[in-house]
Amino acid sequence: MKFGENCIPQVSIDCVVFGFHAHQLKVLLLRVRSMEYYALPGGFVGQEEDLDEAAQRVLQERTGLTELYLEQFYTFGQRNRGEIEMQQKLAEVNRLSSAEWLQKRFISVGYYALVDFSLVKATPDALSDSCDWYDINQLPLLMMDHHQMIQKALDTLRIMLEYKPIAFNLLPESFTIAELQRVYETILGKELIRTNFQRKILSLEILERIEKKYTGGAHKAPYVYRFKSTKKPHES
Amino acid sequence: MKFGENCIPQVSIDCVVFGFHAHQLKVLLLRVRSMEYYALPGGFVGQEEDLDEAAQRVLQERTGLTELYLEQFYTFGQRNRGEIEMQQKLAEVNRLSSAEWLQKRFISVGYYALVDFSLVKATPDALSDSCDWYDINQLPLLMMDHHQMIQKALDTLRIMLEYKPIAFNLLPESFTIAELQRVYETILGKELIRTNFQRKILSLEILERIEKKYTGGAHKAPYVYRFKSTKKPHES
DNA sequence: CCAAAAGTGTTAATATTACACCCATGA
DNA sequence: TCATGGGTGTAATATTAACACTTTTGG
Repeated sequence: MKFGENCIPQVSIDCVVFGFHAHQLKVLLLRVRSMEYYALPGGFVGQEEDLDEAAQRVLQERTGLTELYLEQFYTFGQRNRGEIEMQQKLAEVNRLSSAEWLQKRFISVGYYALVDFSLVKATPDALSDSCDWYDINQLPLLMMDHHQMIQKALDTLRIMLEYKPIAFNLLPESFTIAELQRVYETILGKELIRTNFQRKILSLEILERIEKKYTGGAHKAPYVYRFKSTKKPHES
Repeated sequence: MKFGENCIPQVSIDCVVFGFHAHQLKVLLLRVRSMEYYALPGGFVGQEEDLDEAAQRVLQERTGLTELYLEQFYTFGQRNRGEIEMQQKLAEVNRLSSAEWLQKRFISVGYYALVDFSLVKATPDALSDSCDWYDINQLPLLMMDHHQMIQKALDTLRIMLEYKPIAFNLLPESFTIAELQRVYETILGKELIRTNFQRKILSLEILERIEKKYTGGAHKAPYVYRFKSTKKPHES
């Protein structure tokens, strides 16, 4: 999807991509070329494209992943969203001074994604010179309302985590219970009691134990689990 | 906001307005002139208008109310949303055959509102010849995905009701606990035990008892309460 | 005084929290 | 055999559900 080409004017999507690494919750950010701001991965919506498809496509371009947990969380439409500088930059880079709709205010539909950090091939888009992970607690200066978007996405994620066990999506195909617990602790921002966590997770009966065990440890190897369903619990 | 005049193309808002009357949960629907479909109150977003403001404005036009509980719940953007007939109707009624953006697919931001049924002056818009309440369990045939919108709004409302006590907004300024309980029972679709409900609601300490009591009853009059905060708990 | 409204008390069932403790196992 | 992973048991506490019963009060 090229900018301005056959897509819905004044509508964009922005994606908060969550990853987990080194005991930290991270988000994927782009550094907009020759600007001091960072930005969320985003894009536009084709005339013949579902909103969800557009988000999926953008994330495929930024991460290389086709299957990922993706959920719409809010639509941002404040009048002052424009911050002209950015729009001008966009128009400039695309040499589309004629595309006047790029100068206008945008309504942005926010999605959040949960991905396996280790599988992501972070790839900058045409406007950016880097695409990297940042600790959610140490975010750089973000453009427009992207900081607010991340906050809202995180709030939503915390609430959702109590409804359904979606945290698996942040881990590789197979993982140990201890790793899963660390994910929960990081997202919820509090320590959990190991034995109770184990009981609760296993009682959900959504995990199955895999044969191969963790290797390399000096002592007993932990069991390795994977999510029972063959496909990711997308829109389940 | 006139159609096509200085507003964001291909973006609309639709509002699910909930009201409570005669022990039933109701939604406000418009009957589109000379069509067999009913529709949710909706409208477009001005270039200089917040999304929230647009929803507020639309609801003010349809209900006469300026202060109401309003919450965004989802944005609908499926590729097949267009259903050409409706767009054509819109264009025709507005005699805007030149406004080609009206023929295109729309992204619609969904809001739900909780209002005091008795205060609403239901007013049809330019495209409709009626604006009325319908029992949520006996909805007429709705255009496009509006039925799905109502369902999603209701799902969201049920979840939100467990988080914060927003049900007051469906009642008049003052009300009895029994009335409030009926609202909860209707929304949640199950009976509640009176004494426990009373305890729980009063323990939240968000209600204050008013002097004047219910009149007309043959026996003891129930106490009348109102929400403690002076203004509605909008975005609290 | 009657009947509806409001509120208190109490019990059982269930869920949550926090630990102590035991079994399994691989180098 | 020992340090770590994995799991069971259980007591203390909190929450919820259900219902009996008392008090209030307008006519």
